[in-house]
Amino acid sequence: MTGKRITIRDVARSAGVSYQTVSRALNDKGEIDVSTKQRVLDTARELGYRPSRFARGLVRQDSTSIGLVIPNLLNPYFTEVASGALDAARKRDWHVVVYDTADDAGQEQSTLSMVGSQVDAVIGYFSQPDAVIDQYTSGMPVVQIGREDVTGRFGSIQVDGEDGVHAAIAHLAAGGRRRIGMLDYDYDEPSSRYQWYAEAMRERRLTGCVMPAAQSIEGGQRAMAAMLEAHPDLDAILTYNDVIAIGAMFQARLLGRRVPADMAVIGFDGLAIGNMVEPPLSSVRIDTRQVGAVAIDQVGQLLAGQRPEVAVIRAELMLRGSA
Amino acid sequence: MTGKRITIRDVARSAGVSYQTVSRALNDKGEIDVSTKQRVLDTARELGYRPSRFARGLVRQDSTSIGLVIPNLLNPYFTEVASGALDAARKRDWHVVVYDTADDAGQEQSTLSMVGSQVDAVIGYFSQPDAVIDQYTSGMPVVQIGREDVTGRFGSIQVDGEDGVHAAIAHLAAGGRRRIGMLDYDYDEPSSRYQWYAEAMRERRLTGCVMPAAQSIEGGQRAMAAMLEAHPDLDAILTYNDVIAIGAMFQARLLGRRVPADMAVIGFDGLAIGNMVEPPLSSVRIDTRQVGAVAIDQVGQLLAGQRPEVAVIRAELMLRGSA
DNA sequence: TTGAAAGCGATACCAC
DNA sequence: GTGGTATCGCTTTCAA
Repeated sequence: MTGKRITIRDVARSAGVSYQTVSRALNDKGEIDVSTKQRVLDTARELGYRPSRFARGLVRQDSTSIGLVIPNLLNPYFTEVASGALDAARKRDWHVVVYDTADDAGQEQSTLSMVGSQVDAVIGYFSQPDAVIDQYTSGMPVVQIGREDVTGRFGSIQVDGEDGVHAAIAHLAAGGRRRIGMLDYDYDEPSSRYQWYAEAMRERRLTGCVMPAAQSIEGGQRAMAAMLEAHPDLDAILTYNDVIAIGAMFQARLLGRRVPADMAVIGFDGLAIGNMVEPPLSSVRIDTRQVGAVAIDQVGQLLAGQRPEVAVIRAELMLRGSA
Repeated sequence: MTGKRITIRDVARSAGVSYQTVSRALNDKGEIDVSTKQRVLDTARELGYRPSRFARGLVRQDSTSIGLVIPNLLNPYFTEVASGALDAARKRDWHVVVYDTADDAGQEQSTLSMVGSQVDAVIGYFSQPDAVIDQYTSGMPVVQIGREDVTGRFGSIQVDGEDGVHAAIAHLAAGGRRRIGMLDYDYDEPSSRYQWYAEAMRERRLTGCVMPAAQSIEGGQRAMAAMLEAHPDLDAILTYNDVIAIGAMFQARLLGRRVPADMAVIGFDGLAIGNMVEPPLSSVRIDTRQVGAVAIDQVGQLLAGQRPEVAVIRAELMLRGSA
């Protein structure tokens, strides 16, 4: 691709020394004549020599790198998680190779197929069945985040928002909200976030209503529009995540609702961007950077030969201004 | 670290074949008996065998990976650039190793020192002097983004917002704004974005005023508060970037200004989050994902042996609602 | 179909 | 100080 590779031997030949000497010069070992070293370094530079990271890695058995597979880096939730993971990885001197699958199953597959040969372990949000993932990553440590059904093969990080959602509903009810809806995600089955909502509503003998939403601002807008069309008396809304909530809030205001006076909005995730909107978004908050950090920890354990386990991160109600 | 490594020979011994046969089985080559293959695959799995990516990479001289060094992944500007880079890299089947230096010079140095042995080229936002970067990356292709003074050693991507800023000032002036200020960044020297602003103001014989701001929402808030304290008659503000603008807009409203009626706000970058705030943020827009894509292109050229060049991305005024 | 042997590019432990 | 040699783990001819 980039022409013929310049090896350590080329440098040696050109500098008139053996290639072991070149290695010494390059790695700043002691036992070498200063002038020889300089000469070698100079010729190496002239020739544009660059050591092969593979050859080097082969002999020095250190250096760990982790693949981080994310559906969409532009979604701030994933960015926050990634940020936490990068931070935790740095502390261990690990390298993180990031892949954005653009919410696309095909790209997820192709990523899976190429990631295996590049990294020592994988962390990711996957939509493929476990069997498929296992097939592509055979033997390699894998940590899945946010997947709700867990097999024993992979490390796993779950979010437990049950108490947080109950607290959210309690808060809304205490504020006199009568008609509390939910914008869930738009997959085949209802999310566990919806389950928590449904149960909390049931406990309080409230009737809810739900609408699926694509996970984007626009998705939230559309879903909110549909929701208000179906239920004009809605006075509070809980959403699958903050991105949807922001869209929903925006749409509610477009349709003449004041937030929070006419319409209370509570998201899920507790992202930093929730502070940028007006009013600041209340949310069931996940410690997103912690999620990334715990994922790295789990990888560390798997790499050390321990068996996969499930970590649970609790999410808690955080009130800002929208409810 | 993780105990003794299981090699291809271990698998071979255990399966009662030569190690070349194991290789065949693993790589799905044709010339092998189906039952043998299955047996090998099974024992490999049992033993928990995982091929060494280094040994494999050494032999198959393909696979390129790029280091992407970013000051702060939580800043949406960098996220957008990263997203563009990841996308472009995927099209070439390149791997991207991402490093977040947390706006910290020390972390930038340590990143620089570890990145060299892991990747084939580097893209990044650096604050270190070119000489330092050169030292750590000797010989390796490097593309710098956004650095304003350019040496010949590195590829470079510049943003040209001159016309965009002039258009912004023109727009504000046409709207009857009299007192147009700027919130610049808070480094030693004024940014070129400020220069463009100053020149545009001069051309129109308008007197401006400037205030430094830290690159965060809070930084924008503080700077806007200080600015309004010093110049209560301000009726428009241009900012170094969108993040600052969002903070500034928020603060302006806290201090009783209506946006855009009393105070027009124009940011710089044109980030997607500008659409989430109320009113949507007008901005001098950079095609951020394009920046990432062009960086990858430049790396491609450097890797192919071409000499470094400077790419210029033009930024243009994009009106949304805040001005 | 399978096994033997030759590298890939670099490091490390020896002698010299 | 410097060079020889083994070695890292794997893929790929080339014989058998």
